[in-house]
Amino acid sequence: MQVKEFTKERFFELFPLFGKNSPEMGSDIFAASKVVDFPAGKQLYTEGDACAGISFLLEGEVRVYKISAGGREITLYEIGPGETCILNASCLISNISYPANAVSLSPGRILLLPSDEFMRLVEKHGQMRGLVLSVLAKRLTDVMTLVEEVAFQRMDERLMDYLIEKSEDGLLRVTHQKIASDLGTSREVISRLLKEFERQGELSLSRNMIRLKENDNPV
Amino acid sequence: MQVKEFTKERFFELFPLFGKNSPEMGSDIFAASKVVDFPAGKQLYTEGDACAGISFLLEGEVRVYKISAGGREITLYEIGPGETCILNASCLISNISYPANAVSLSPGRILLLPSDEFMRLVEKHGQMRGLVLSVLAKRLTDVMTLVEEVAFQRMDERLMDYLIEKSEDGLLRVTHQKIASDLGTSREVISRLLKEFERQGELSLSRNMIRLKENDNPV
DNA sequence: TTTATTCTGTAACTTTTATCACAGAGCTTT
DNA sequence: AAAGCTCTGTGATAAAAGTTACAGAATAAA
Repeated sequence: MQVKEFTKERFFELFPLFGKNSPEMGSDIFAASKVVDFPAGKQLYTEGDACAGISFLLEGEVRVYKISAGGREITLYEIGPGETCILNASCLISNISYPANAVSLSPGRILLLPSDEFMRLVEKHGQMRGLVLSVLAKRLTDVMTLVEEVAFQRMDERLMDYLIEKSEDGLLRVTHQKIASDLGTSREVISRLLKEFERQGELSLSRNMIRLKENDNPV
Repeated sequence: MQVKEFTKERFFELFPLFGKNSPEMGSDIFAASKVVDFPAGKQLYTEGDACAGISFLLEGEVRVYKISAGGREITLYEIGPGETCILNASCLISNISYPANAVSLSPGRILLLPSDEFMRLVEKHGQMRGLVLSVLAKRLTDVMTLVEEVAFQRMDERLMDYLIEKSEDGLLRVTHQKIASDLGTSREVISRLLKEFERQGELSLSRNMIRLKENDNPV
């Protein structure tokens, strides 16, 4: 049985907007929500589902993605701790069903605010709209940029950008399949391009691991 | 010299949300804004620009698009009378520059609310955030769907969907180049696919005109 | 009616991406 | 150590899309 071992103070730490600017609203949210834990790989929602509520991500990573009829996937964006899964809010407000899917990349925890409570708080607190607004605005520009990349860039460019963005100290622990699912292509394409990069001395490959060589660092 | 021959009543007609639900806010907006006319083909803003203010579209059609280094374009969405050019608001709120371009498709007219006035009204009126929110939510789902289409659908499918969506009574007055710019490809590709559709008896082509044959209408 | 402009058609070709079909490498689990 | 996964590499092929390069048709302008 899951105990709600999560304090309001911790919530305010993760979402300083509530703690600092609007503790009253923050308290309302916390009071009306419940903590939900989830394992890695848990399908949090599926395209077409009705919206259950709005989640504040406390721990873990969540991937929001589209999936094609043939089963190919493309990641729209990812969410980390301290972020709001804005698609919920967006759906509730427009009264539509989810336009995408979400899955957890790691075990994690959300603070789940049920739909009716959310709508009540949106009415009550003007800042709530402000919060949702700013996150939504960011996502919109993210997804616009993604359209541009998918429409105009070649896969090798997109892959290299991805590697640089996702790497930490030039290292990436990831399978080729995962990259393919993020970029919206097939595993073979990624394997081939990576091998080509390796031949050109841009990186080295091993199972579950990509090591970028820092030859041409940005000055 | 442009005379402001545009009444608040007309504004309320076009944006009933203001007239009905919040005439006070509507009046504030109208008072702080100015009417701006523009010709067809006018570049309203360019990617990277700072945001000048938020526009309420009174007349005409506006296309929001991305453009590649090679000059190819893709339309993100279009805006009609009674709609808000939400990208402005989005930029202002997130304090970023425009993530896309906008151009007028026809002569038109906007009610332009300057940035500082907008931010003031956002503070003052909670409903303002609600309005922006709902439009933004819709655009986000639009653009997500676009990502899916670009990533997973073939051009012939996308073209046919486009033709069906854009046609009125099975007619489309449009050049192949315009279609190409909407779908993010080159004119030749569109010409070829259209000709192929014509050979298959799906439509007939003439200059600036596409006539769909209503053979397989949805029942 | 010329002339100029815009729009469309199309061949030929290249590039890019997707798909199929395996083989083998490298972990994990018995 | 043997068996069973998962992950990677790669050839062969096909399909889709982009590019180059013109020619000619339709319309508008002079």
